[in-house]
Amino acid sequence: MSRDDKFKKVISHAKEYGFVFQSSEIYDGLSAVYDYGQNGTDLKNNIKDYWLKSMVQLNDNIVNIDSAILMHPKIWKASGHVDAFNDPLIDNKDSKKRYRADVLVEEHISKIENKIHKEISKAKKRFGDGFDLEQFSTTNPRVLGYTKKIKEISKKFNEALEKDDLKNLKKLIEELEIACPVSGSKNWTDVKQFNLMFGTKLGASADSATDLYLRPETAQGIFVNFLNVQKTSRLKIPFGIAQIGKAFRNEIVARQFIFRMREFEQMEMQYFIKPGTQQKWYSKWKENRLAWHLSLGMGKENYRFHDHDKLAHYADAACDIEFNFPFGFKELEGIHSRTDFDLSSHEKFSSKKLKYFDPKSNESYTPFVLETSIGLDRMFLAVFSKALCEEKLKDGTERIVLKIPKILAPKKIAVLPLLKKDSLPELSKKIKEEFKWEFNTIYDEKDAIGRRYRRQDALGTPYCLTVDHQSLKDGTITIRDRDSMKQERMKVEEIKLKIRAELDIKSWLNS
RNA sequence: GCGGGAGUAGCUCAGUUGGUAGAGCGUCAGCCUUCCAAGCUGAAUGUCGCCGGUUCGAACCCGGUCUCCCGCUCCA
Repeated sequence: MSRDDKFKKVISHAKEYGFVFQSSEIYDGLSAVYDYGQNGTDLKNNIKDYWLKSMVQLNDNIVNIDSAILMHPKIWKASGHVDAFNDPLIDNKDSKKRYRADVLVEEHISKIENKIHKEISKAKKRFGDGFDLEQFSTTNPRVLGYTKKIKEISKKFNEALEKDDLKNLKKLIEELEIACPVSGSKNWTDVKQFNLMFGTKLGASADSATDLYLRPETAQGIFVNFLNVQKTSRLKIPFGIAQIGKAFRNEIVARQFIFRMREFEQMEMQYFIKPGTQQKWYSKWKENRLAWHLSLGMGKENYRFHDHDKLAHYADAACDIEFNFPFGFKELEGIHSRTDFDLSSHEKFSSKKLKYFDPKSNESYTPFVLETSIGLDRMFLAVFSKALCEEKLKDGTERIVLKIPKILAPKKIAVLPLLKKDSLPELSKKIKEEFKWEFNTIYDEKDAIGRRYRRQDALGTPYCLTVDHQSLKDGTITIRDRDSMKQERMKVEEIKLKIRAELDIKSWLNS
């Protein structure tokens, strides 16, 4: 099966079995927004739960918070998002390539700077030891010309940027006769501003309303609450604050099903550490996070690290855990050493002290931060796409089965009467009642037993409990394993113990 | 945003040179069945993605638009 086919099957299976629907479908849908259906929601919640337990419940020094999506607009100034998330873009009409308009101008300027450097190095060779850089730069006519030009360009450029004057930015590109590196053409579209943050308004009155953004990441909700949590929890460094929540990005191109959505959910943990120890914790969390993924048993070969060469404005080290999605290896989780960038910046913008007093060394400092950030929707897609299998059975028939890690399966147990008569349904329902308190259990009596097994396979239900005539006599029922299709006859109590053991989170996380 | 492909029942698709929609699977109600889909009977479900144009007449031709997939681009 080709990659495309596989991915298409993943998408249609997700819809057909109530995992993921396109948002607002009856109104033609909303681009890159999706809803989770009855089974998808269960799976997603189980992923959250697995993450929360391992991250928060099992760590004495990590707590969980839930900060608001709406936050003070200054936060996004401080975090750098207002600047970094606003890109003026321009398209070349001939090559159809898109560029950042500001980068085109900056590159043009640096070309001129290179010319100056060439002049200088030529002169150095010529004059040898007697070369005076200051004198040369202030007297050489060619260098003076270049310097003047740069000044002129920079002035216009900065003016345009400050005023968000996109027309003048385009005019500048035309004046400088900047050509597309690919086509060599100077046939440009207008410059368009792309703001990757969703705007909204606070306040009901249109004139007095304040402009806000829907958060583009959940991390800032943790940073601005850093001291609140630290003081009320009495946690000492190192400690972590975790959070699961929605974030919003107005992506220019959002595609690949739920891989890149405009509204998405993150599972983040910010670990506050002593400055200078970031390298140690960076390695430690890389290892921890990979181990968490591997514990689900989806194949070591499907994960790899990807170290970032270009670092974001806030990071001094960063890598991704990439997963082998149907469309190739792509980022699943990011591990970033964020330094003290965020806390320092918030300290500056808010004029509030965000320092930690370390009783051990008797000093105050701004902690460094180590971040682990996983896209919940991507994790969902990873689990779901890897689980979807088409098996050829010995008798030549095909079986479609979702081999979801059992601990994440949306429904755990299906109780099925072999026949819809002879009081088998009654006993089955009784057994279902018994299991439903502990496990997500469903009951199904419609159609032949084989078809019901296949139905549960397609949902990823790990256990089918079948009640037959012998059950009436001795109280035993059969348990069918989703992956092996093997059946075993046991007493209800034995089955309960077996399932409990197989879904025991301790053994999963320690595997 | 640009280029390519696609959109007909829940799913997979058919629909002849334009004459107001079909199949299989699934779903539902029964029947029959002692363990791995496709036994029998019956039923429901579509403004053929949406809007407009051409035409006596459009699922089909034309234009626009929305959505999805692929490539490019972007991704703090």
